[in-house]
Amino acid sequence: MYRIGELAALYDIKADTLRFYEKHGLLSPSSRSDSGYRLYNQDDSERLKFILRAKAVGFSLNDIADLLSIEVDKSNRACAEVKGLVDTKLEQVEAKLAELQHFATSLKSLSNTCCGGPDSAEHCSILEALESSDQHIIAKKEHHHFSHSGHKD
Amino acid sequence: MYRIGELAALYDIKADTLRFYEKHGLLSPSSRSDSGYRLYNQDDSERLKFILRAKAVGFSLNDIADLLSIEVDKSNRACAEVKGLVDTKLEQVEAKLAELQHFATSLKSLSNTCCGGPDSAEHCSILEALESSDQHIIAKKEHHHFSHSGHKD
DNA sequence: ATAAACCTTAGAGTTTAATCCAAGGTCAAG
DNA sequence: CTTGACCTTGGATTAAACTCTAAGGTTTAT
Ligand SMILES: [Zn+2]
Ligand SMILES: [Zn+2]
Ligand SMILES: [Zn+2]
Ligand SMILES: [Zn+2]
Repeated sequence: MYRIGELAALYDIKADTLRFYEKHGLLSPSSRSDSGYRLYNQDDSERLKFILRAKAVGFSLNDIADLLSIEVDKSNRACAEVKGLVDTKLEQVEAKLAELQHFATSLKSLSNTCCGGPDSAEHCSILEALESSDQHIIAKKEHHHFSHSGHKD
Repeated sequence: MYRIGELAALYDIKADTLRFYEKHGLLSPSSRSDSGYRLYNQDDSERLKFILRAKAVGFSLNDIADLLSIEVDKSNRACAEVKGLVDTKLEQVEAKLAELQHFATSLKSLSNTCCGGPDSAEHCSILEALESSDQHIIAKKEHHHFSHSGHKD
């Protein structure tokens, strides 16, 4: 049996987090002491491990609640359900990944065109790109510091 | 001069969003009508364009406030400041990207080992991986459905 | 003149995952 | 028996970027 602080220490999380998980239906201690302290047993600990692993692969706490509801009733649930959750999450992650990759590409191209010097930003290529009316702002890389690259002097 | 709904329509955003940007100091209409309606001029419109472009490359509204404060005082600000903001953001984006890539890899490997069939999840490889005590859960791909791949029947 | 569409405000709600706080009860050591 | 570490509760706060609501005033078209 672990008290809340002990279990938290075991997994390097805060006691608050455990109370939070409890409030959100992810993990309840299997018993309480006479004075009301939470007491977690080995099964609770395993369940926490499950939660933390699921978090580590990108599931939200809501997703994890779904996973746990299957986990505790495995024999009446199908592989398809589990795989569905994983695949849905994978799609979400890949969508976000695509967005961030686009950001990274744009930011790199913005960064590349700017001299980064200590002088006036009056004709900074980054600001120009953000101001400009045309659409190439992002994916296309212009120079500008090719034409004022000496403004450092 | 545009009223709030007109400007919003022009950029395919909600009037609410414009009020939100105003409340957060990003964009205020240059005037008001007699009856208190917001009136945006061409400069306001350009500033909004700037904001939306910055958003499109991954900047948060807070970042954008910083960018705008440089933009309006360009001649007294340095390229270095602008590039600094871009590079900082790029680092953040790349950190997030790495995390999501890790998620994607793990999710793919989980998905690959699971048959996704309609039968009992009692020995679903995904659940097993999340339960298991060993560390390979994520990056390494085990099979399990190789050994129970027939459970569909 | 009256309805529809649009505008005003302040403030609450959404999502995610905690983290922090205050006021108080409990437990082990000295 | 008192100190300090730990526990209890409910509720507030954080960050991000909106989105929505309520209760009411304005504009436009018929
Ligand atoms: Zn420069
Ligand atoms: Zn520059
Ligand atoms: Zn299966
Ligand atoms: Zn499976």
